[in-house]
Amino acid sequence: MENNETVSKNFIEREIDKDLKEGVYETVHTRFPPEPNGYLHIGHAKSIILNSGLAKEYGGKFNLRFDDTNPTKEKSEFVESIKEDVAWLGAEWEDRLFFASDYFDKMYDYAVFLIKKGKAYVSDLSADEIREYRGTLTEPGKDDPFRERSMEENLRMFIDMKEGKYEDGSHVLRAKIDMKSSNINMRDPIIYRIAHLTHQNTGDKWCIYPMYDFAHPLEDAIEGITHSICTLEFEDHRPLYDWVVKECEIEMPPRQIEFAKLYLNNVVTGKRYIKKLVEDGTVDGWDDPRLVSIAGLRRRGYTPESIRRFVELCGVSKSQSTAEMDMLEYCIREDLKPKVKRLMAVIHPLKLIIDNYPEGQTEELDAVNNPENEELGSRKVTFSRELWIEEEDFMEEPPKKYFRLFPGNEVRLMNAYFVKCVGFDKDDSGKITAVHCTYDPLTKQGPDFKSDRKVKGTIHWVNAQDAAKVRVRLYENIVDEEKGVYDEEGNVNLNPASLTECDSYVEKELKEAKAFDSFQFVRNGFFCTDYKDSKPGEPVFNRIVSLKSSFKL
RNA sequence: AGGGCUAUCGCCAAGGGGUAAGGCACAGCACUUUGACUGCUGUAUUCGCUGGUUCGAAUCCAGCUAGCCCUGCCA
Repeated sequence: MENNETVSKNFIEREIDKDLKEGVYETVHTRFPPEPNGYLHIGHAKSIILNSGLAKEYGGKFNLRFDDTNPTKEKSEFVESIKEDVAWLGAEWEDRLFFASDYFDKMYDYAVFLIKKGKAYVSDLSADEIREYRGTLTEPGKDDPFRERSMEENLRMFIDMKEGKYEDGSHVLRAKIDMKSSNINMRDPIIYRIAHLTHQNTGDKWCIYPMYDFAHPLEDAIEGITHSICTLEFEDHRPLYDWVVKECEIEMPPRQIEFAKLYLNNVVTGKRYIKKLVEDGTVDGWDDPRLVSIAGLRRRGYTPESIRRFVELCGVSKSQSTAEMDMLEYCIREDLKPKVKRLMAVIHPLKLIIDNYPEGQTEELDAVNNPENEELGSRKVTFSRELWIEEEDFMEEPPKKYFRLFPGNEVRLMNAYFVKCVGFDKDDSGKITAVHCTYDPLTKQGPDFKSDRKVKGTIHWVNAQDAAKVRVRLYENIVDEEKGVYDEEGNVNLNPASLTECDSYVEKELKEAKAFDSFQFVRNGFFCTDYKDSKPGEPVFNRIVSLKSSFKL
């Protein structure tokens, strides 16, 4: 039961095995390096779980590092949310929380080292000129006119850059590689730019900042990272990554390995698209449960375990792939199934009146909380003459194979009695307002209940008198299959998930539900109390995922 | 004058010369105090295409095709 799954290693694990075997590295040290410019989403979860998982698997270490080399985009407010999300997912960085900006001094020294080696030079070209000199995808670039400046002058000018003697954009430090390279990243990439800005971590200490391509390999090297795992779009940057560690003469150079990002079918995942939904008020915020941000998934009721399982199930490869929501939903169902109570809740209520049950009488019935998990114990449910049942559990004129309630039919009330439908009430508009039935006192349900009379249907209910009235939010992930999530221009076309709210009734004990409590509601799926809106006695439930239903009207 | 990467079932994904794992989804049957769950069964004569090498090719070679990424002083 446990071992029916793939045990084969993914390609990164195979590369690591090879490195270990060949003695390239003795340990495995990974990192998750987010830029603090937004909230984390399901795509980041893959990177977090992959990186921290690899470290754990190989008995190595995992670092959390904020890649804050560009003060124009980064805000400290994102640092806390990222830390929270990474921790929630179960990735342990222990005491290894770093900021790229903590290494600015060392990076500066490396830049000076490269200048002295004749491998970097200061250019006076403007941004536009640099672009022109760079050439295009099909034409080689031209050498920068300042490429052959003397080492002494380069050094003096770089120091002047650092001292703040130049204006933003007037000078840059470039690596001297090859302007004719077929790889544009190698055409003398800029490695330092001037920006007179206050940095969220270093304040006003610096007015020059290293570029990603220069900074990242050094950050990895400084932290002793062995395997720098990133996404596919950085493949073209690997030669530059390798150039930096080589020219900086790093003793034990880290190795970059790229994998494919995780996309979800029919779901808005892009950071800038989510940002737009947040800004135009389509959703409440970054933690809106309709979003696949980590915070949104958490608020919706997804567990860290389910997300980890999902990432495992998706696997790791280099082929661009989009997973289906079905798989994510399968994971949360599997995770919650054995560990939450299964209770009764009526989402769309319809009154059921038991004509032959004495008015004013009540009784307490036993109900097992989760038949698959005895530790969850049992509870008492109150039964009386008037109950709420699900609207869809009664039909005046049933189609074939419908075996719930309809005139003349008998069903089982879960944990209670058999009831037989004897009639129903309609209002002037023809809407059914109540269903009448009679119960059979001899059919009281219990573990030992036996009867020659079989009923095909079982329906759930809650006692009308003391049920807790709650707000239930139902999410449907399905957007428009035809149009998809994005239009031709790449704008968000539709809501990431549709949402409907309804007044529902749940068992009375759920009045006391606390934030993040999850339950399985019989036939209605898994629900989680929403921490933002729920108060004791006045809960709001988010439907995490619905159960599969094979009866369709 | 471009470069890099990818291509195995509807969706993920193993497999790296010996005759197509697994999961999700789907379908059928059985079971059932959730039409759920669970159990069983079924689902690629075929691995983007075309040639070649070989007793044997998804795996090796050649040539095509399609998709993704790259011309930020973003990461």
